[in-house]
Amino acid sequence: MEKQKYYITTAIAYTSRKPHIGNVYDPVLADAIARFKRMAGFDVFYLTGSDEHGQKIEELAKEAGISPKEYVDGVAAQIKDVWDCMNVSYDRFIRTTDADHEAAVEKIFQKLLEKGDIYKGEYEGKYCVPCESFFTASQLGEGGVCPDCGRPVTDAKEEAYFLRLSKYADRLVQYYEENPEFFAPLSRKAEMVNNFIKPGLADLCVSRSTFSWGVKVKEDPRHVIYVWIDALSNYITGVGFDPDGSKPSFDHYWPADLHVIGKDIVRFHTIYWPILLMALDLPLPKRVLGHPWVLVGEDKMSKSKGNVLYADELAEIFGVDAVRYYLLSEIPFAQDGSITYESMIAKFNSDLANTLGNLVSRSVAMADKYFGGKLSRPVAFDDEIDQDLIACEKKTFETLNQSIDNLHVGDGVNAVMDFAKRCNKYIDETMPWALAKDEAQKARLEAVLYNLLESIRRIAVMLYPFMPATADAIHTALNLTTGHTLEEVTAPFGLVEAFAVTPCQPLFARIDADKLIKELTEKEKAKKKAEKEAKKAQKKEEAAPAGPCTFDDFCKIELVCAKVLECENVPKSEKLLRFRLDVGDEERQVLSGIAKFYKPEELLGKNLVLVKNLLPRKLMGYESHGMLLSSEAEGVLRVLILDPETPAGARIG
RNA sequence: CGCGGGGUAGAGCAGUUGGUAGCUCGUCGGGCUCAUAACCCGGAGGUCGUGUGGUUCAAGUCCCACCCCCGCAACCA
Repeated sequence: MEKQKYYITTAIAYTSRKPHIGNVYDPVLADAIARFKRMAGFDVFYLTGSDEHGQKIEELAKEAGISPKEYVDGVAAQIKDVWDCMNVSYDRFIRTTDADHEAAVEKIFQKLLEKGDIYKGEYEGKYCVPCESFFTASQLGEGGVCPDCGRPVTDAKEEAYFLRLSKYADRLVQYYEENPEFFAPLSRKAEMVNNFIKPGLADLCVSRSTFSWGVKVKEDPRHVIYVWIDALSNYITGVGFDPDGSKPSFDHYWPADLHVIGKDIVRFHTIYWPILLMALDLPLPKRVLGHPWVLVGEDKMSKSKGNVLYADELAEIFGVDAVRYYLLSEIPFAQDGSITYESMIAKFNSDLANTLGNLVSRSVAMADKYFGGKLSRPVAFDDEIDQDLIACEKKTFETLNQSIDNLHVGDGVNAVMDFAKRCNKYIDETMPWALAKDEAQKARLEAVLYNLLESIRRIAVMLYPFMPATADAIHTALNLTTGHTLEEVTAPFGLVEAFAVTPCQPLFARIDADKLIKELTEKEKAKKKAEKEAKKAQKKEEAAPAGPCTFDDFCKIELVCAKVLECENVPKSEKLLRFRLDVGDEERQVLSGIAKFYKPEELLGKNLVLVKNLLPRKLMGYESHGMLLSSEAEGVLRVLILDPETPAGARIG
């Protein structure tokens, strides 16, 4: 019998920088589903990869002083490493710079152009000349200026290619209606229909000519094919699509059974992508799962906030499976989830160490202690307590199966963990240590321990899609080499004839939360400090070799005498003093980092040297308009104090 | 009146077609000793954002009004 196919994809990761824990959610979620489907006997193809074209990449490469290709090679390798580190079992890691992909995208564009679904038109918008970029009205900054440089924009037109969306709008809506499963969660449908389809679909501009890093339009190489056409096409090129004749694998796997993506790009996958496919006369994907985001605490991760968590760093502390487990069990289906070191530790200790790890540990230890690790299958499972346990296990699998079906992956993992709890309870109900004291109960004791190990084995099988390494570790502890097919849990309870186990290391050692948090914050502090110092050193280095300074250059610096009117410490700051200065024609607020060396009152009324025309800067929430000069020797700062007779505002030169 | 999501115990969430308010963590008390100071049982804790609102025999659940939070608005998973 031929296996049923299951084609699953993730969003391809943008190669702008190293992926963080949120980026990893997507492939991990898809991985759990892919692994489950494989266990269920499906012929699974799991596609993931990286999106490598676009203006941003071009810019980043330029900044780094390397070619775009060199740049994306570096980041794509990083992405792949992180995916591999997280044990993501993809069948292909596609890069949009792969030759087969680029060739196919070029042809796809060409084909649609010939068909008339893509046409050449004019793009009208606001244009910033210095930045050479177009913006839509909504992108503009306050007052209608360029969001990048703040300068005014002009109306401009540019030749561009467009995809006819309106032509397919009705068919798209019809598809939505006929396939209620297409959207997961369903709420995303209303979002799309209300926001984009109801107002009317404007044709989509699918080319750019302001940068060149991308797939060029064949007959018009000034134009680069819009990144989304390029990126979305990976789902078909990844399995061998070619407008001139696809590989058999394409006909076999397409249409995709599931696209796993983040909620922010649902629009691209449920509107543009289906339309693109319709234009190509290809069947549409069956489902699109738009998952929520992983926040750090309450905030979105961002570099500027400094709250970015990386999967590989977390894995180093907690282990890969713990990170996978957290993502899969703790992130809700339709709402943004949250991760912090604290919540990660809590989950690790309560679920992995206490419930699961300890269950395995105590069960194996008893099997070893009372029977030298050797247990045979009991003749019957008719004890009431046993039957309840077995029924519970059966229910667990049903829940798991259903959860994967309706994509509530978290419910599935949690069901398995609930069963582990049930097993802990079983130990209390049966009290093996009490049975062990009575020789007459030996058979019962053996049955109880067998039931436990058989339950644990089933837990391991069910856990495999979520925590593959842990599942394997449990099998190893049970001296088994199986564990990768669902038949091993759909078979009646009591599949294994006899166990022969040996005591094992704890699967998850409990974490001392306070200690770890302390270590982490100290590490973080040290890291920040090092970064700061490196930056400072670099700045100094840049500033130092200025060479001889012309008189004209010197004259650019406006030094004046400033009389201190007020001086006080800046709250919460070790170094800063806040001054109000009389500089002759005006009064100014200036901050200076000399609090360690002077008491505010010492400087009151003194005449100091101020760099008057320095650009203002914000320090600890205060604007500083200028800089006070001081000498530095052996780390001690001494401000330059002028003759008391010097009038405020007097030019120094 | 842009669109969408959310507001349920200290925290994080579930609550399917309306029928006695649940789960996990934490907390308090008890039990047990096989195990990773773990495990098991029990208690306390909620006027389910607000409304003397509406429908109903019955509303967290449907309808209405209002308040607050968050996301999106054509290259952020």
